[in-house]
Amino acid sequence: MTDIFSSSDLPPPMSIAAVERDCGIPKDTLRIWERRYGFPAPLRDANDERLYPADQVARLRLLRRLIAAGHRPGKVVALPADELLDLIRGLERPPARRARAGADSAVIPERSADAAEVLGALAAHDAERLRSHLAGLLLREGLGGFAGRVGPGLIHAVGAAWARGALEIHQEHLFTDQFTGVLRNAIGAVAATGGPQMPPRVLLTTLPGEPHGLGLLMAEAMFALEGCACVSLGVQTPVRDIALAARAHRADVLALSFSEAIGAGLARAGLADLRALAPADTEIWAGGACPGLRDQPGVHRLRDLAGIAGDVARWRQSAAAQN
Amino acid sequence: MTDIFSSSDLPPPMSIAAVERDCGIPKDTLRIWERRYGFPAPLRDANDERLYPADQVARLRLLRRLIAAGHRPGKVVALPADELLDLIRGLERPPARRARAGADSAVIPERSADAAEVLGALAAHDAERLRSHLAGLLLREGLGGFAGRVGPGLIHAVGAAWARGALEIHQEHLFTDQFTGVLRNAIGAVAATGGPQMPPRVLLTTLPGEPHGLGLLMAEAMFALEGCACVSLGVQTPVRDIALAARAHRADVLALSFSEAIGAGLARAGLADLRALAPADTEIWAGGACPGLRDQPGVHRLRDLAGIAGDVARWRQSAAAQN
DNA sequence: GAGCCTATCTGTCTAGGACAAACAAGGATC
DNA sequence: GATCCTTGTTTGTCCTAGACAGATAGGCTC
Repeated sequence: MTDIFSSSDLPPPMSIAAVERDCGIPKDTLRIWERRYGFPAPLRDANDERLYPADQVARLRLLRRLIAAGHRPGKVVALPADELLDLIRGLERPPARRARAGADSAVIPERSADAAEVLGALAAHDAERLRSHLAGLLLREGLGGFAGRVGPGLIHAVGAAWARGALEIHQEHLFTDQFTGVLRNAIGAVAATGGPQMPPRVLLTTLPGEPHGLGLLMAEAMFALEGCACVSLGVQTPVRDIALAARAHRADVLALSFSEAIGAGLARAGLADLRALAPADTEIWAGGACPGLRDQPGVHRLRDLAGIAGDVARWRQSAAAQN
Repeated sequence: MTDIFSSSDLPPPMSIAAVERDCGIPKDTLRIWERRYGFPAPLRDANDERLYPADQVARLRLLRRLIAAGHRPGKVVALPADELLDLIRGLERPPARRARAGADSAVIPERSADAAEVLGALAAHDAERLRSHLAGLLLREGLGGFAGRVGPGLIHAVGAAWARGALEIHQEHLFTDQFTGVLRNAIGAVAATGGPQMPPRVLLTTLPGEPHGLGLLMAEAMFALEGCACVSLGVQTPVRDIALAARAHRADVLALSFSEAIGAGLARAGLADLRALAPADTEIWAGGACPGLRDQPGVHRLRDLAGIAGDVARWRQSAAAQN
């Protein structure tokens, strides 16, 4: 790839705060990696502050993905970029945190024909083609199939393509926007034509630090299809406000979405806080690709989006049994 | 207000990371406030780590509001809670950052009947009522009137209500989600039924640090109504990627949205960087309520959303003149 | 008033040290 | 061979304290 910035010389180095935002690696961690492993090795500006060149930032993004997939920082942080790429390529569960919960192997076909078409539209920067393909998929699969099965696969494929450098960030943004548009339209249609709404009342949101809204939207679609009364607060609601909202809306279920982006520690801590603050009779359902999302007391782990229908049915049975 | 958390005995003290998440105040800032102003004054756990009692966290939330409204930290951080409440109550622009740019007083009727209905629905936590009112407004005003005039007024009214403590954050989130849903539906309808798309090709996004997407969506609606070919990348696209995307999509216009949330410095620096990286023949149009958004070389300042039609017409005239 | 200039304010960066929680590996037991 | 416990290592987050650049306020002059 020839550098399109050759005219304006080079992509500008980033400050430590910018890298934290961009890669999701805390400042403290960046500094301690530098001290312990010798990478990253940022330049310094006139005021002795770190300046991370673009290639090191790219390497950090690879690292984040590897570590999220189970590699240990000490083993991989100092590795050169090409070895990291090899590891990424081999990322169909090489170390993968010794199989923990038994059934973790939801088969996601990363390279289906649909994914190829999506990636092709992105490569061509063709928003219209992307949109119409997504809309077509929605029609072909139905909202349940689209949000429950195809969507997660596409998101995974796009994320993987980005991680191996096949997509730029702006292409991922374009995908996210088009996907959001298609899904929101469909959800709007379900809400407009839907029959009477039934319990459980579901409140959807993500914790602070989790900016990814697609999972939330797909979950909303699944709940809406089951006839649940859904209220979504969008992303990044403070824990205290989630608890307040749960009371205000008399929510039966609090549905939280966790992408790979959020730190495992943040997720656990936030869930624990939330469980303490939310009404005891409100169930907390947590789902998503976040690797650190293990069983937590008082929190129901959603296996995958397609399983939401079953979870709702189970809730209704148990609610009926209590009355 | 009786403490809604009284049932669970007492709210547990929070770690510094939890406070950062909850209040949005960085850890560094919390420590330096403590050092400089004597507040907050957290307890310490067995390991000498800070533990913030719930009342101090509540006070920090008040502080955040006051500072966002223009108060200076040094003046208010050390103030006792009741004085903070007095200040909050008096928050109909008391200090309010001395009026700056001359033509800043776009008359926004903050308390129209529509705003009152929206605030009422939010107070009742009635998502359905909110949604149907917004949808009704859309029908009554048309998409142009909704996105260009009514929407900004509603957003302003909701923001003001939050600033004076009349709304919780989760209520603002609910508004944002419903508003987004209604608007996206309408944009989808325009795109589906719209005639042939004409220049300019418009690429919409926000800079990193600007998480607010409503302005972007309203702008997209206005451009779509003018028949422009729109591509939205959503929020927080890195500057370098905006420039890449501008080339990839052969954009004629780069439309950036700035809410009050983003720092004036960030906005200026980002715009300058972007102007340097983007193709010279791509115009940059910047709009929004950000106070620091002054005239900048090579950047066209959008006065308001309703004026976008005129801006597009002007662009087309000038483009036609060149051919 | 409008513009400029200086002093204060304020957030973010720097450094290295410490430690608890998470983890891997080895050893003992069933 | 599988499960459990113990030990040693890894790793992220918190700590202190100092420095400084950019923004703001207040006084000055025009």
